[in-house]
Amino acid sequence: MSIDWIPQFPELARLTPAEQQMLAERAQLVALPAQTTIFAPGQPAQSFMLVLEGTVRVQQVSAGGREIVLYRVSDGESCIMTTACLLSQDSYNAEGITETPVQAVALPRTAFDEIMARSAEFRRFVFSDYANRITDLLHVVEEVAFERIDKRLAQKLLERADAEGRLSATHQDLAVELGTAREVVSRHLKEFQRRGWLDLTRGLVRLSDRSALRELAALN
Amino acid sequence: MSIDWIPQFPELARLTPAEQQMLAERAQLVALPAQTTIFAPGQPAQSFMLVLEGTVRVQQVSAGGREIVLYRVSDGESCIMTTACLLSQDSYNAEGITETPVQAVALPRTAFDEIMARSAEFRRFVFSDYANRITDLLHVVEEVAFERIDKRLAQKLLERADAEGRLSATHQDLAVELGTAREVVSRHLKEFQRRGWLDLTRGLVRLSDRSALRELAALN
DNA sequence: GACGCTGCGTGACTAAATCACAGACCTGCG
DNA sequence: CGCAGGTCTGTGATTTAGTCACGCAGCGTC
Repeated sequence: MSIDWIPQFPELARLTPAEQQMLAERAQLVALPAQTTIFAPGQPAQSFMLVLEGTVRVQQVSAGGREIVLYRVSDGESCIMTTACLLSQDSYNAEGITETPVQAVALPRTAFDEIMARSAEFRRFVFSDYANRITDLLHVVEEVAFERIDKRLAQKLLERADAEGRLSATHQDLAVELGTAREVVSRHLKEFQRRGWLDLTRGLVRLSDRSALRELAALN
Repeated sequence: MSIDWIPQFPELARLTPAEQQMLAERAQLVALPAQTTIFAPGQPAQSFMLVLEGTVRVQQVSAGGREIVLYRVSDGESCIMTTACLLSQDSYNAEGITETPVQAVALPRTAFDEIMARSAEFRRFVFSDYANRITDLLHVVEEVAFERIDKRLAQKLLERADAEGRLSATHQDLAVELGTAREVVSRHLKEFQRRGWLDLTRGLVRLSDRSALRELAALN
């Protein structure tokens, strides 16, 4: 009954047939609707998750109610944050939310331990995922600590716009992406519009001069 | 000839005698002077490092030359950043510098792989270290993105002062701790001094009212 | 004591965050 | 339809942070 999801992960396709079979047997297929909280402070998940389809947004919430997006997990990636949650001494305050309907496989802790023991290839897979997440976090630190927000906003707009240059997001949504305040985003967007770089309507941004944005995004 | 360092790591003391022996045989003892760069962008380290004594400061450098301290690795901890470096797709820009003379053991990649395969206990050790580093990074993101710098400065002063409330660091050093500019630190320190919370001399801060600082540090 | 290096002080300015609103748009409902 | 109550956006005023451009002070060396 279970679909053959292993080929979606090139690293896992290199496992021995026996190891692949073991994974296939022990993993549980799960389907989650959009806007589901997968993990949150105080609500630990007990299994190792691999995303087959859809994206999960991982963000942090501050005491003062402000938020910042840390990274996204999408097709073919694993979400090590859930497993890391369990092991950390100090508690933490990141949460994972599905942005789209998500198809994933959950590997129970025991099966995870077993395959980690058996397969060097699987260990490489897990470690490289940790490494990538750490890189993502370093990137966030760098952006937040050192970069101007007009530049960061331009980058985000380019990154998240679809092929037609359209992006449906409120100013508040964009503020969360950057970890800043809504008013700040509003003012910069308005300035971009004044320069003829984009058009604004309630909940929607239409980029009209991508190259100008690219120039700003690449500045410094 | 090699000293028996394993007992310094409670998690490793729980390994089987055979595993401990294997670790003891394969690990290389290394002594590093203070202010040595252990890893840096473009200069990857090939082994897994365990710190026996001393501290390593891990910081990030921006394109614009500004810096921020991410976390410190001290006695009994491992420095997974070095191993993570190798595995990450995108390059990164963190560097590790010894703050004091450091005694460490380096476990070559092959030995690391081997013990990871053999010991569930060792895997727990490594993973919990990853988890703690991720927590550290999340903490940095939270601080930088959401907290006022007077508050953060007060925290840092309390955290890094010795028992007598003395702290030898230049304003620039403190600015790097917080990822901000030197002038900002200077002005806040001066204000703290005006309030009678501390005394300033070239390269040295003497806290005189720790409880006032604690109050500010705990605010909000 | 002169020189030079590093650390610190400061004013002027720009950028960002916060606060406090007002108005605009949108949906549902009497 | 009209209007009530959301959500989303615009804006001014103020505070806080970061940048730029200096000058000067402390300290070691010759």
